Amino acid sequence: MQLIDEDKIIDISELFKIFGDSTRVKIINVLIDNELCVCEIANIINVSQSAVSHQLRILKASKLVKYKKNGNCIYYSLADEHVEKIFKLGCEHINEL
Amino acid sequence: MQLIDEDKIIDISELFKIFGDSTRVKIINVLIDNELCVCEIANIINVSQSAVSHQLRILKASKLVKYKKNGNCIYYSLADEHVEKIFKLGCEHINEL
DNA sequence: TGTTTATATGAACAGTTATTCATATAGTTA
DNA sequence: TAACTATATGAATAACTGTTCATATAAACA
Repeated sequence: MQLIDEDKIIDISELFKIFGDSTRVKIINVLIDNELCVCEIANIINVSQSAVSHQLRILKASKLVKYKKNGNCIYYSLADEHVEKIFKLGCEHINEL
Repeated sequence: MQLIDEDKIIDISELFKIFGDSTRVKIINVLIDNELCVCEIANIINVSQSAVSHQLRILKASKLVKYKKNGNCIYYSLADEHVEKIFKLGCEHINEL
């Protein structure tokens, strides 16, 4: 039996906790193949600017999104392919239920 | 932009929410390639029988584990390969950070 | 039948979390 | 400079979650 150590288990659960909120999953969904600013995200997923910003901070802190400034706006995108991969695996699981 | 509909987003986040607790992740971890009863799980991961039972109920309800009765004991195992796949993808992501 | 063992469960509590609202910051443009 | 726009953030609140403790259930067996 290959037991993963406590610290790593906690990291893993923290990672999935990030994916465990529908607002964050919506944000991740719209950022697949897209680079969008905060207010675009807020409009598309129909969530308040403040709520989106709060959630982006969490996504940023866990390095699931990256961002770049351009003039007045801050454009967010997914940090790497892993994020999309995890999202899609979740989709698959749901679709097979 | 391929927007997944609200209901599915909620299902996906609910799925990941299950993986977002360290006790449940520990349970999933020990059930990879193993079929164990409640008290074995509790002993191995060092969590109270009650806490394990409560979490198994949640895992059962979301069809991530299955179980079978044998005499006095109830043996739990992972419901399908998807569960292990999601767990392992989480591991990978963590290991690459 | 009475005792032991394995599991489940309800209530209570403490801790966490997501949203809203108000406001701050900072860049842009008139 | 003043006004506007985009974003961030702190406080407050309401809702949710996981554990513990006590107890229930039910099977096994002496």
